[in-house]
Amino acid sequence: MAKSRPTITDVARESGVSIATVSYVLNNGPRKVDADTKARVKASMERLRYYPNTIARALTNKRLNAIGVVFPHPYPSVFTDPYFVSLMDGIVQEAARRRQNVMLYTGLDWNGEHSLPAFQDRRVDGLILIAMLTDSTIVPSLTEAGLSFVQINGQVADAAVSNIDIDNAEAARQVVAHLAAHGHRRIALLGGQENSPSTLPRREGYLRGLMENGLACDPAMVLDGLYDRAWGRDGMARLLALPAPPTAVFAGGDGIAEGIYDLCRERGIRIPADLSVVGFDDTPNAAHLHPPLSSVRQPLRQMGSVAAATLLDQLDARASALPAPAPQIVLPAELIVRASTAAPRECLWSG
Amino acid sequence: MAKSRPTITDVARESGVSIATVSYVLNNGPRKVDADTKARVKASMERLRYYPNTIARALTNKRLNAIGVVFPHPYPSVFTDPYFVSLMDGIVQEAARRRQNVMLYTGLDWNGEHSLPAFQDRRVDGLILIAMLTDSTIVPSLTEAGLSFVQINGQVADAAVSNIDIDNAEAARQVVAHLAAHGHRRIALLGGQENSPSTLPRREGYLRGLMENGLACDPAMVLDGLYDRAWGRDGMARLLALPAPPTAVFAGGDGIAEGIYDLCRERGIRIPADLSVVGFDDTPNAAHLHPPLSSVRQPLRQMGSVAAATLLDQLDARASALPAPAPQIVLPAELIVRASTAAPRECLWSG
DNA sequence: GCTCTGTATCTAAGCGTTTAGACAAACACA
DNA sequence: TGTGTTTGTCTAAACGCTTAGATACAGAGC
Repeated sequence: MAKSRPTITDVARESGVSIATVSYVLNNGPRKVDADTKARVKASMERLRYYPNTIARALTNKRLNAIGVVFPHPYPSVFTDPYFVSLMDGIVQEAARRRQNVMLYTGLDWNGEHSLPAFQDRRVDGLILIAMLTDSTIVPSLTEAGLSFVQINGQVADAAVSNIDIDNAEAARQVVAHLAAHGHRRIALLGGQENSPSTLPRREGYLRGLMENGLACDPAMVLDGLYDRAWGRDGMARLLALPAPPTAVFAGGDGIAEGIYDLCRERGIRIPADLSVVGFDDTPNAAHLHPPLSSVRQPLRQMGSVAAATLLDQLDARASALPAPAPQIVLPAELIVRASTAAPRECLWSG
Repeated sequence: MAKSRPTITDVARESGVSIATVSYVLNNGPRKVDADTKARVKASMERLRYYPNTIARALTNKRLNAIGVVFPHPYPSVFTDPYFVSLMDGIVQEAARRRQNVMLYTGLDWNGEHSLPAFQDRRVDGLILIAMLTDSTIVPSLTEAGLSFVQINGQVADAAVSNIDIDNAEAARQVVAHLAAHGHRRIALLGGQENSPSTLPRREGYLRGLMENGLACDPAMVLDGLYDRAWGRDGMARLLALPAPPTAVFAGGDGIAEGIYDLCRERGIRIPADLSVVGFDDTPNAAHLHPPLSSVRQPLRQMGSVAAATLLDQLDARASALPAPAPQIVLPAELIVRASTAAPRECLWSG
């Protein structure tokens, strides 16, 4: 049987000092330790291959140096969705830079829902909530439980809660403006889940864009589904079945846009000659589609790292009892215009 | 300031029993508690919104119910690579099923290398090592430190260490056999990093495949690079510059295959008419390429969940001092034939 | 009525740390 | 020489929980 790992007591015995002194060496304080003693203790630690037990430390410290990431509950394939994955990339990078560990809380939870107990376990110092669904009650629960957290792409229901996001509505408005500038007058919207926090603002921006460009909104051209490829395909089929199909489609996500591409290829519809398409997120694949997809670029990695930084700053502030600010951060999004948008055919005729 | 969370002592006071009794209620044992008392204690816990502190529990328990996942160090974008992400999916799913948390240890480590101390922190019960590079020294370090772990796609240097993998060599051999059966005689291999654990076996399988089909190996047709799209493009360009370019290319990863597609499109080379391409991994995008890519499917999610299950079984066995088996698990891979492979042009001429 | 057994509960030690308070030795100052 | 200060170290309590051993009490057997 593996003999158990050395503790601070072993180090103390080995170097002939008290455990307090070892602790001071370990933490570089709060008391000074004689240089000779310090060297001796460090040598003992080395010799015994001593590593402090984080868990025991945390018990008195109240700080674990770990943050948790919470994904929306029921959600298909959080991990294979570039949106989440890019955010994770940013979070993990910033966390590593600040020597914090990252723990995952997926929606796949134990009792079939986001169980608060799982977050109450005090295993992490704070949480990052990613795109919680609008019908989730997690935010008030966590607030009431006194847990520290920040949101990414959350509902800004509570001003005391930090949120990191882009201006979804404004980005959507720009997409419509871009298409309208090309002469499109029948612009459809294929959105994602209704309870996903970005769906509604994007639709609002879309409507504002239509209005600003003097275009009427045809309700049959505004469809909600899921943020995935299959819905893009199905939704597009529905749009094509319309008496007067759109000349341009704004997809609420790049996955949806890919589904649109799939159907167009099947039906022999040429992009952008017959149909203009704009996506949202600018996932890595967008530039590699044929034709390359115009898409709204969210600075996802940056959003992830900003979220982590904000949370950690808040934790630090809390520890030092400073008044913690809860910034609402809106990062700039940008419409990347590629080759999937052009003037509509009928516009060329009329021009 | 947020008043601190209730502890077991608060519950004990509230319900007029000792903390021991509360603990017995909490754990359903090891001692029996009177039904009435139990109800009273549970009511108190409810009323106070008491949740046990996992950290404090772990201090005596020696079990944290958390496992760590270690990614290869220096590695570009672990999170945007479908390979890792699919594995994670499986790991997280199995972990959630068994009520274990998952902690991430990325290569992005504090002192610029995989620092052993980070794993020594006793924050997790065991580790899953994913595709550690062949020149990594982490396995012996962890073994010496007495930490429990299993590998995915690892080097099988130590028979006492569990490893979950497919038979990379055999899969590669089948790819070559498939291409040879179509009549290809000049089959190139575009592999990934040399120090990635799957690169060498795949090359060996490729060579065996050539040999079994009576084909000579042209060293100029065997190139190593990175498992990414850019290398696929560059490597393909190198192959095309050869006096007698290949009629088929076996890409060591789907990302590489996508790069090959990119270059072929640029140069007007038709797949599969002018060039057959086979990938490896069968990432979600493979089926959506044009033409759909033939690729070796690894059961990645299954590999992830099997790895998690194996690790957790080992931890259980260790806890109960049973002799822990360290199985070497080889899961079946399968060549998914789609539309990117056909007979070579010259073969049609000769036929 | 007395001992014996079993059940429900309590007391207290321990898990590996941190840190406030006590203390001894060395030093500065009058 | 005695007093005050500084420096380095130690003792011991605390963090929130688990669990072995002690204890109190009820019912059973005689």
